[in-house]
Amino acid sequence: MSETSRNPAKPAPTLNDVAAALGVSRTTVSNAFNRPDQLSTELRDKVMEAAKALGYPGPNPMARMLRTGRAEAIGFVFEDSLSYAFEDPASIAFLQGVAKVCEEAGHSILVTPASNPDSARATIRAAAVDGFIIYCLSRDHPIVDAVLERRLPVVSVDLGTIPGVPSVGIDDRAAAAVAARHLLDLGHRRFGIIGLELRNDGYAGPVTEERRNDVAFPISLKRILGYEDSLKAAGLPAESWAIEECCGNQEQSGVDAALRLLREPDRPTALLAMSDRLAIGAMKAARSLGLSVPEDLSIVGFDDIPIASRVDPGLTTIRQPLVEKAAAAARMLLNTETAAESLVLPTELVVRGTTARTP
Amino acid sequence: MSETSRNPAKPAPTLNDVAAALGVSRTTVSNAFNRPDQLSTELRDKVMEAAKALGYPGPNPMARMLRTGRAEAIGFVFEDSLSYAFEDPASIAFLQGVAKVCEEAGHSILVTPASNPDSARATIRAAAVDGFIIYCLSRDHPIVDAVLERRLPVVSVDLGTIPGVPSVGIDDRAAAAVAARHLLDLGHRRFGIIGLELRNDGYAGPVTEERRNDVAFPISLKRILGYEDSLKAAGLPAESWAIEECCGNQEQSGVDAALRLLREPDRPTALLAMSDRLAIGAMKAARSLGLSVPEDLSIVGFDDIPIASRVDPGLTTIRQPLVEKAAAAARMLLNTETAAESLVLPTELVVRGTTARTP
DNA sequence: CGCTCCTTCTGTATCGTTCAAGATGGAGGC
DNA sequence: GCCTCCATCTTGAACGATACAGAAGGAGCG
Repeated sequence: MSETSRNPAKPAPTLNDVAAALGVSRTTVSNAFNRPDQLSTELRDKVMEAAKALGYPGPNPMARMLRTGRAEAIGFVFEDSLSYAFEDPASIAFLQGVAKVCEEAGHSILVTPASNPDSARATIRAAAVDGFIIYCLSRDHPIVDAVLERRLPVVSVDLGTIPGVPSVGIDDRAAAAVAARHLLDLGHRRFGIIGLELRNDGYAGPVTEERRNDVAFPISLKRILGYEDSLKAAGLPAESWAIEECCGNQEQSGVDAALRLLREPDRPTALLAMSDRLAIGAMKAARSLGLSVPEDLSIVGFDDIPIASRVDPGLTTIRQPLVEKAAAAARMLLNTETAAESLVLPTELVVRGTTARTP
Repeated sequence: MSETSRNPAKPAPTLNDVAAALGVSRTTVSNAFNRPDQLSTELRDKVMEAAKALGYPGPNPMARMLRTGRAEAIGFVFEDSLSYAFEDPASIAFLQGVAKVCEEAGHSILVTPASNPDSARATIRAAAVDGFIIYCLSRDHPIVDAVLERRLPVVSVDLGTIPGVPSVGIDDRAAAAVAARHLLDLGHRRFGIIGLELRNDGYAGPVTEERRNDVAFPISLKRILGYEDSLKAAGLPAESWAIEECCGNQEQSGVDAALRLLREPDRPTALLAMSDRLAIGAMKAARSLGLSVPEDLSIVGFDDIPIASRVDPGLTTIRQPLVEKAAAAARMLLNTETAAESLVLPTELVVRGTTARTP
């Protein structure tokens, strides 16, 4: 770590040094910084002046935190690698929501890396925060336990229910059902489902019975069930839809899954994607096969990330309030009073250009 | 802050409590957590078991930080509001770069809110970090001083040179000159420049002589000078270009500035925008005036944010290595050895679809 | 004048850990 | 049998601040 201070050898002066230089007590110097109303203006000015002259860097945050027990920061724990957190539009929107609330409350956000499960535990142990927001899909992920061990206030998002942990989420099953119903209403009868991963094992391919029975990411399954609720309610036989699981919420995963679905004999006329990124990948795949959207193929996404309205044609999707979800989670963490156990936010079908009547 | 622990009244057990329960010393428990090789496996297991039984949340990070003097975290200080940091593609790319390096080093990122100058100073004072990255455009911004007062290692980005503070940036003037030269080579002779703000005073409109002489954001001026270097070198008279200043790097600002420029008599055939967001706004403006890009109007952006290649037509722009800039800054902060004083990264003209020969 | 009250400042205890140095006890070598 | 050495564990002292209770001194008031 490169050193910026004037004299790297000498340790930085402390509150004590400033107090001694001025012949006042530690407490007075502390008050000068933190409680200006507790001492006369002249003395305060003298203290600040002496502090500046000595190069006092201000009350040491670590010591202050130890004494007060508060860190004035909340931890953001993300399941995947940090650089992915800053790449995926949905998690960026989420951070934006957290930021909005933290900013009002004057709290910082500590973003902790969690890609490597071993070091993640150490990092979470070392995080000086007042509480955590876990933004994570898998209950079995080791970071969940690492966070719970800290015995700090926690709010989980999109993770289903953990006993004693308030959560924020949406009704994934109902939302997915709405997406499927929209396509049914447009006359579609053959469907492809492009699913987010059910388990974090790098698998990509058809969803087998076995995978449905051992699920690590509950929301993926909930959305499958939601889609199927509508399809079954419409009286469609099981052969009318195929489900492809993607590994990772990348556009390319969507491309690959869509290609697998669209190359089947009797190809689907509509695709249900569990995220907008996957849906946009599917649009690409369709184009590469010479299919035009929505004339030859309808596509519905999920999330309504900002880019969904910018692609051409605009993506029909299920909007979930990404920013508001995060803001709600942050507020739950910061507010002592409200002991809300869990919060389910509304979703909404946004019809744009990628869905049309079946030909 | 909602309480998750089993017994909210009783304070969490400490290292001492675990030690007492087992009849061993504090240090032994500490070692069990931090230096497993310093004690026998059986004892370690017993300690961990007792810790779990007592509900010990692990070594208190604040106390540990105070003792060790290290926070294992670096602070990210952003000039604007936090929610803007998570909205602007350029700053998101930046965070991604910081995240990549921090992840490898096992450090967390503390994102501190700085919108309100008063509370920003308090937040920066309270930030438990080992160093700061200032991503900021204005040397006069109060947060710069607040950070410097902390006397921690600092790296500044895009901020020009502060004595004693290593910095990372690009050669803005040369990069802007390349953008202008590209348009000159295509035969353009009448230009509009859509500039980022020179001062943070909410002004939007023509850049006056007075504003050029009192600049808070040096890179905005450098880019103007770079554009003009090329225009003047081509022998163009001063009437050949107009400069509009935007307030804020929003698409809408680009729309507004472009409309002002394009409604002038003898309208420019080419626009030089200081960011891709402004450029994309300009594309919108052109469309709204019935001008087609690039047939009637050429546009060059700046940054090469991800969306630049997705708009239609693809945006010609100056690519600057946003992620790498951040990664370099983070590495400078984390590496003691390299006492690099400043780093200038390369830029590159990326020609896509928004520039063409003048009609 | 004596009492209370307020403002301003002081002293001591404590927050929970890690560090550096020291104690203990048994194994091994000569 | 004695010395050394290592692995294992303990002890006392910081780290740098804030909380809390209290002291000193002056003002206000009857």
